[in-house]
Amino acid sequence: MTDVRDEGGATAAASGPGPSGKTPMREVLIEAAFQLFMEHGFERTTVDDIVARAGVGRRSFFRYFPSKEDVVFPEHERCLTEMSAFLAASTDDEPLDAVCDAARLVMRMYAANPEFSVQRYRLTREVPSLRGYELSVVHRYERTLAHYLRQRYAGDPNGALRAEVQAAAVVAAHNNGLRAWLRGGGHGDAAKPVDQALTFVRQTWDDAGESTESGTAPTPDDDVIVMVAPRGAPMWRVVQKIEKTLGDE
Amino acid sequence: MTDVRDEGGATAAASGPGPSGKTPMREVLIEAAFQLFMEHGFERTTVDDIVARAGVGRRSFFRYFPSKEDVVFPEHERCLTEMSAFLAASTDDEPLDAVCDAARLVMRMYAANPEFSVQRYRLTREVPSLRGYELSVVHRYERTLAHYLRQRYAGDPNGALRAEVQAAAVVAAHNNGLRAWLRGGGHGDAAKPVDQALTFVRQTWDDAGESTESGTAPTPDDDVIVMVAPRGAPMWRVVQKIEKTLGDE
DNA sequence: GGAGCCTATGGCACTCAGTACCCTTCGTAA
DNA sequence: TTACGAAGGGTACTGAGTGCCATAGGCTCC
Repeated sequence: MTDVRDEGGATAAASGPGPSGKTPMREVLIEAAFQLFMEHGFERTTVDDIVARAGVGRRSFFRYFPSKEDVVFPEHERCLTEMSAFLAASTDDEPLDAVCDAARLVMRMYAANPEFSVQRYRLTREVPSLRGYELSVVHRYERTLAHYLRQRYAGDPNGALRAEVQAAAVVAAHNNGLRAWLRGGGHGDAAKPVDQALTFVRQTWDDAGESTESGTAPTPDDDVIVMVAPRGAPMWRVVQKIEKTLGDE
Repeated sequence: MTDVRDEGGATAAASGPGPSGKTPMREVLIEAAFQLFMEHGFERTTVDDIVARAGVGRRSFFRYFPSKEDVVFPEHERCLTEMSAFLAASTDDEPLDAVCDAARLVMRMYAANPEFSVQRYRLTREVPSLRGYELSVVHRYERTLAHYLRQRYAGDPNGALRAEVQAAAVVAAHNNGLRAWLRGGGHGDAAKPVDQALTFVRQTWDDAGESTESGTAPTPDDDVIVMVAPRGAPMWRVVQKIEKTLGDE
């Protein structure tokens, strides 16, 4: 039962002990909780165990974390706020680019603390209640992205639907890239797989017809394009070529 | 405290009292629970209240439902099984069509009991723990679709990623259509908004380049196509025209 | 027809998360 | 010095979920 207060080296998060020297109770609790979760697992660790190790009162735990699950995801609340702010300030021409960049904020939060992120990843995979919690967090990110897209697509027929689908696609792609990085133990650059995955999404809608509606510049109606391509060429090459032709003029 | 056992008219689900005449306890519990949820709300109804109204022992509740939330989603387990079976038996050429059809199974389950579905929808919107439960159910559908797609795309570079993104897109679209129907009070045909939403997803990947990889039949390399289109035409029209040209021969 | 058995149900006691309420302490401003 | 507000502690309670055992009803096998 080592009292963990005022110890350094918190696995937990960025904000360590301030210049005052005293570690804030929030950090103390996160540190104690993760020690115990690693030793005995999430479910076999009670809140009483955590506060005992942290050397604080039980009631204090629930002052800092509304539930036992919250202590595992200490930075998501801040990250959600950042994402909202980022999108509100976004001046990106292409809505999809803006939400891809917004998704990268989450990736960077994970990448800022690889060891912590990987520990949490492993924990989350095997504890149902943590999975559930994570789903709700992911859902809030998705709602934030969808809300932004809905505003940007306001007026479009199917705008709300496109917003939902693109938000879901971006989140799925981001998570796919992020999980690849986490499965690999958090070594290397998290941005790489995530960028790759997001590029895939971008290309999907670049290639798709509707991108012309808000993407490439409109061209006069009475004009025509003539396109010649090898018959075996995959459709995306054909589209690429058309788009290039249009862009060149 | 009316005992609800052996009463008819369960709002709940399909399988009413069998030929034996005795309503199965599962149905009795669902009926009692929904009565109370409608009267006092989900959170202010305890499991003790439910079993009291159902006239059964408290322990029996947890034999039929692993948690209080489960009683609100009594048919999802069966529907998930059906979805897996459907996909396993699917012989669809186009993987995306198969998962769209699989998603429609869920819509039909909702549509089979409009009143019950709308009640649940309203309940779920305002109770956080039910929201969380619903997210986990939706996630399981998404995993099922993604699993199928991953197998179908095995070997493709980016196959796993495409599977994730498409599964997420299909689920988002399906839910968008379904929610529109639920918001409208469950009147009219649920299939209509869902089909419309799923068509949107289909078109996204029809228009996108990659559909050629597994979609249209390959054509000889040394041949060419010549395509003429009005310049102002949206890209998906252009692609549609190309595909039509290819298909005609 | 009774012994053995299996399944469905009830009852009880327990753990643990989360909450309401109230108390103490300490630093600070008036 | 007093007043006050923020931070933390303590206690008792509610309610979900679990483990264990007892009971009842129906079944088969002898």
